[in-house]
Amino acid sequence: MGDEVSSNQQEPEMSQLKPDPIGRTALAVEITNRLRQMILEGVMQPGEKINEKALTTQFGVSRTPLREALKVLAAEGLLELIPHRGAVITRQSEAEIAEVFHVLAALEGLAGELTAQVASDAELAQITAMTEELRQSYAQTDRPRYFRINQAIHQEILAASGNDTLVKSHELLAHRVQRARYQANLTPQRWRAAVEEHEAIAKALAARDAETTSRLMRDHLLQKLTSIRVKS
Amino acid sequence: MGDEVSSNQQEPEMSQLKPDPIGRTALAVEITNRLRQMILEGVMQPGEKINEKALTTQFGVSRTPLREALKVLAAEGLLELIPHRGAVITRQSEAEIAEVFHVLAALEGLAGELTAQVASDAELAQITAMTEELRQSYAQTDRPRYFRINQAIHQEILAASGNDTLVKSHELLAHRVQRARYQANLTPQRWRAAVEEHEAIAKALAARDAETTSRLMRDHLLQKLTSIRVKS
DNA sequence: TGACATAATATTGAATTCATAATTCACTTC
DNA sequence: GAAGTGAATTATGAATTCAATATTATGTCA
Repeated sequence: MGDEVSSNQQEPEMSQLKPDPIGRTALAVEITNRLRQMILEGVMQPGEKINEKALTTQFGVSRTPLREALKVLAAEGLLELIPHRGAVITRQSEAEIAEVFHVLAALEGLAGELTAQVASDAELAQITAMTEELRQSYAQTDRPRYFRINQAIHQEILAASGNDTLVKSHELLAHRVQRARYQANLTPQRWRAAVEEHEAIAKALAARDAETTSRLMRDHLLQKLTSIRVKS
Repeated sequence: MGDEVSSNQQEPEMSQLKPDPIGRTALAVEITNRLRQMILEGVMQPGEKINEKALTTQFGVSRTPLREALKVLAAEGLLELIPHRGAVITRQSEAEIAEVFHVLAALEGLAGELTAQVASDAELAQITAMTEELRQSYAQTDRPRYFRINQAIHQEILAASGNDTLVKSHELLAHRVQRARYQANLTPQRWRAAVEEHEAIAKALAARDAETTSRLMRDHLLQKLTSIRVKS
């Protein structure tokens, strides 16, 4: 029964990257993405209760796809679904944020290790170039650009690891602390240290020193956590 | 607007552990769990297409909660949703399984590290006791019991880490390879080695040697991967 | 005046219905 | 006889409807 499904679906190299050829995205996933974005951008505050009806009118859809989206976001940990009482944006305690950062540190540590081992020379060169950009944006005190490049570097290292599961797992958790991440106060000392850490990472990567890269990335993340902690 | 919602909701210590007192579980989550179990137990084979109508009659529910369940399982990575063409059980290639194991190894490594640092003496004693049980089940060639205890030990170490985010992240990924894990052929050599690895882990934990525990758990997982690879 | 009980309202949970896209099958044509 | 086209069928996507639970409002009694 499942056989014919198996047989007519070959996977030579890169088979299905585009399951949806043109313009037809399901409403539910569209809503999921928009809602996620709204939560991450802080449009909807933690602890806030979600009113389904209000959102349906805002999005111009029915409750059915909206509720499907809520289920997905709850599975991602962005919402908490309470039976018969609706969904609330998960409020993150300091402790929970710390938990997430510890896991992220482990994941990025793995990413560093793998990337040092398997990334192409071109990818490593790209990371080095981006790190130089990072240094520039720091020198120019261009915080938005710094944030952008910083995030891009992390993503690049993740992607270069060649482990898509790792990328996805990281992404899921990174979402959860994105708000906190933006709010992190970047003191001059911390900013400078972060840049130096990035340069050390790029150097270790260029040398393909998996062990060191792993440790540096791990520590880099944990440092980021402490910089968040000291806020307020 | 979100303020009054925030203010009237205090979180002293353990506030809401039971959002649902008795007997009233939402249909959608019920279906999600049952479907997940079916997939993990191999009742539904990878690559198999899911027929919504058939499942609704089987479960005796309407399509609405079923579809919500499908969305959740897709978010967990157990299903793949193709627009207008339904859901198929994700087929896992060797490469994907390897990816998951690498991430699991990193997560369990972190768990070992944290547990060695923060677990109570009672928890560590419990792990040691369970490890002795594991040795017994090995000596008696009691595979089902071995599997059960093995899984329990891993869960216990995860739980003792005190990092719930880590537990949940691990759980999510562990689900994905549970099928492969059961199918792993436990050769006599591998079985013996696994028991010894577990004993080494218990020993390192008892000594509260975070560094060693972390490394051992990580390697233990990677060994498990190789034992799966050599099958067939 | 304040606390409790009860009714009214609003919101969520789930089933049904409608719309649209994909699959299947028969028929035509080469 | 095989391939391709078009209609019929089936399955999925989404809106609507119905039911059950929770929240709010109102009124009564102490």
